[in-house]
Amino acid sequence: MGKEIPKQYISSESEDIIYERWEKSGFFNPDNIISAKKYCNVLPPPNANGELHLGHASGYSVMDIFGRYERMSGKKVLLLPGKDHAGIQTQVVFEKKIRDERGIGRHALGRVRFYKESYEFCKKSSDYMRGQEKKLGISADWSREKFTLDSDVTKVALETFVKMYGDGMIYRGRRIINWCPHCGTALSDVEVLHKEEDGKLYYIQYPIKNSKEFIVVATTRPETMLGDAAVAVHPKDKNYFNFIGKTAILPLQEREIPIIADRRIDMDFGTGAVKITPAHDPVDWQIGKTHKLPEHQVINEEARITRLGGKYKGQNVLEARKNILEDLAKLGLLGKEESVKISKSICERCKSAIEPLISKQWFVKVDAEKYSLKQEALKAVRGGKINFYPESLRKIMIQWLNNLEDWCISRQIWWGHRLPVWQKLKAKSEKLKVNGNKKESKTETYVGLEPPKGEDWIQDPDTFDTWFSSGQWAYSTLGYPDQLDYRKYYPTDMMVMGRDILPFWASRMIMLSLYRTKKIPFKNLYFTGLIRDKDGFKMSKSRDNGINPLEMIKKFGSDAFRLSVIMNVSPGQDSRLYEEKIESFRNFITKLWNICRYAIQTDENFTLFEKITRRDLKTLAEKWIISELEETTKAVTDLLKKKNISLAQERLRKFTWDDFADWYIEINKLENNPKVLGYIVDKILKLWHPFTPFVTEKIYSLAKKDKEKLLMMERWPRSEKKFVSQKAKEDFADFKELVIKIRNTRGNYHINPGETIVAFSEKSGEKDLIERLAKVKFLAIADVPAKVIHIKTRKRSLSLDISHLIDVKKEIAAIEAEMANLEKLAQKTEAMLNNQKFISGAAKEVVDTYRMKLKEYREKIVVQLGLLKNLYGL
RNA sequence: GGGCAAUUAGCUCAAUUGGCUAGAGCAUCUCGUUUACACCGAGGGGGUUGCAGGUUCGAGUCCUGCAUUGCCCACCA
Repeated sequence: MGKEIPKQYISSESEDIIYERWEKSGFFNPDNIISAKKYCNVLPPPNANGELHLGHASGYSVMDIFGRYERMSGKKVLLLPGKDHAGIQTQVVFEKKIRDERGIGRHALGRVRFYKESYEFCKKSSDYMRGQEKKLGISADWSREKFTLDSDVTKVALETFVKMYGDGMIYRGRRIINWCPHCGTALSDVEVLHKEEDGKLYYIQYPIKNSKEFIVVATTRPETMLGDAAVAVHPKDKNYFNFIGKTAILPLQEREIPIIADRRIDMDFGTGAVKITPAHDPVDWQIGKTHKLPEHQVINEEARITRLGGKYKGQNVLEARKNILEDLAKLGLLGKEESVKISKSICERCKSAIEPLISKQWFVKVDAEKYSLKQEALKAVRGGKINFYPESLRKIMIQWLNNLEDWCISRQIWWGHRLPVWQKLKAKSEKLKVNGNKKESKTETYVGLEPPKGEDWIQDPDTFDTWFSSGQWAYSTLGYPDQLDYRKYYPTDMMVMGRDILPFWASRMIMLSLYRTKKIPFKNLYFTGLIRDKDGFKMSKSRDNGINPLEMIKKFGSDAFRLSVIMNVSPGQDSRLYEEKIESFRNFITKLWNICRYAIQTDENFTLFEKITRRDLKTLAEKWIISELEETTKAVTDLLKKKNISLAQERLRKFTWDDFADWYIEINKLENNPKVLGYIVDKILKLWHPFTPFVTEKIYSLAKKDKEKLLMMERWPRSEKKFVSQKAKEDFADFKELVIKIRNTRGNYHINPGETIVAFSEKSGEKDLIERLAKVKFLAIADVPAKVIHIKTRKRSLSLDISHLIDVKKEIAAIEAEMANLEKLAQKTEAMLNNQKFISGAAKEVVDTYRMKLKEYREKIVVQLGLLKNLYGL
């Protein structure tokens, strides 16, 4: 009996200690690994002041599995962690915090102070987040951790802007954008959510100039009519054919507006005539551009009516809507009201209604003359230089890139990278120089990393869209363009992200990386799906169905949790998670623990063996289990290379539990072979380590003589082909079949598993094993009673002395049923083999397996026939 | 409206890309506390792979149509 080891692995007592050992070893830092080969994965940065959620957890698990596998394969592995400043979200959160605690808004603090305090707030929260990330066991190099607002990361982002400006890819333009009146900033389309709501469609009559006729338009936002620039109809719409080219009088404003024809109008909606408000609707803006309509801004940044709105000035949009409807009714111009579903745009962060406004913003031209971000990215994605997991998402990205429009990158918030743009009014003398070009702007613009010299320069107050900087994350964190890390680790090998941010992030990284570094940023792009609850619902606060990863780790252990988010999960596919599932993986961890506990405790001198020789394999069981082990090693390695985590793990689990624990260990109790045991334990600990790092490291420390050695740094096992034996496999399968048949017979006759049956060996090796595994006792062949039941396989046979229990009819029926089944299979297979098309069409190996199969069916039929004869004799 | 994905045992999912009798876990039923493990072991039941066609020697896998569900994009005056 070896040393005492507890029956169960207590994860909570070990994990922190093990993590500390890993960190102290210094091997999370690739500088301490000597190798010519490298592997790099820049981790997507979570929000610095967020909580770790399941999305992070599943992504990190994937990244760490590959990272640990590559490290064990002998590469310098860099998993580079970071934190994101999360622009708008953090500003909203922090401003709420100071308002709650100090009763002041950000303006009271001032821009500089607000930025500084937000920074400190984020840094403090980062520590908390980092602690949570470590609980997952992620083997990242924390000494290299980056924050999106770090000076070096910032510098790269600003440089990109300056370079783009120089290349004519940046312009400042008046465009219609999504404006959040509450956050006070422009939002990109992806920051806007759409919500179905009940609304009203109002029919309003617009009088025609010099006529008694009206044209009736339908609108859900009557207040925008103050800014109407036209009424539009479809050119083919017969109802309005005569109206085109006429002039309507805009009610309330008494302004003359043209009636125009445009194909973008849907004849079947409302009246078929539409009021056009270029300043307050994206589609109207487009139509306005085509027809060169004026843009009357009647709603301001606070969602109130402007001076142009006349008597409604200062009212918010809802007040104005009410008053306008009343006034229209008084004039008799308001027609029917219709209830409709409208899709309302709301701010992703604060949920307030979005106002489409025309605003001066900075844009990136995605298809500029000098360099097309879009075309270059499309080339790279189509070209197959990036592996997609799953492959199907490549198409989606291509489609998204194709539809890409110019990218609004300015945000009117304080928390972020401020644009490196300064402006000042031109001096009079300079104005003269422009030779009367009236279009020339009155202001002078300077774009550069350092503030310009001279006076009166004012820096643009806007900050960058977060994606502009995080789109550069893959190289800005590595010290582009001249740092050692950049030269060594770029392009990176792997990028893992949630499928939901595929278009926004991955494509931006590809575009910006190609532009600046001329290289694709990563070779493999792996997507995780969404983790849902047991009933398939999204986890959300409002539904209160969320699972907190840290609670689960505390309860079931980090390893079990990790398995639960990656097992049976394919890339890009949603999966479901619930406690029972995590529990079942915890049970597996206990199993693994006890397998090793058995090995270590059985033998006082237990040692791990990295190598064995053929001479160490004496019995059939040993030859078989080692053969399986080597095949499993190869399969797991191949599957990991193909980035198929789920199948790799399934294969490993099958070997560990079904083959090793259920069969070999039971046999080992009779034929102990310390060398074989030590070899298998050594190998499975290594194979399991990327999947379940904590428990395997813990066991390794118990099993290994040299306590200082880390499993994390051991070499990934090779598959020893010379131990793979088809013969051992077949022979052991036959042995297993015999044991299972005896067990089945017991089951059929309700003989307790504990009760020993007397048996007589006819043709069978491994007698002692059969005695143990099937709970039988062999007696000398001379004592065979007249009535016995025979158990036969192709190679083995024996008889059981349970004739007093035998129900001959039942037994015959069972055997006849099996024979019929075998007969059916044999006929089917034979028919295939007689089919000339099959013989010539199918691969040779396939044909061979069917030939073997047929032979096997026939042999089995003979065996059953023998049994039948015996039964008739009873 | 356009696109994508999914539909396999009661539930959650596999099936190595068209080839061995479609497999696991959970749940369920029977039996059992054999000194690694009851967080366990042995055994059983449970499937017309959503529906209808097609291609093929062979289809869960490929094609067409339909149905249901989910996601993304666009539109919603």
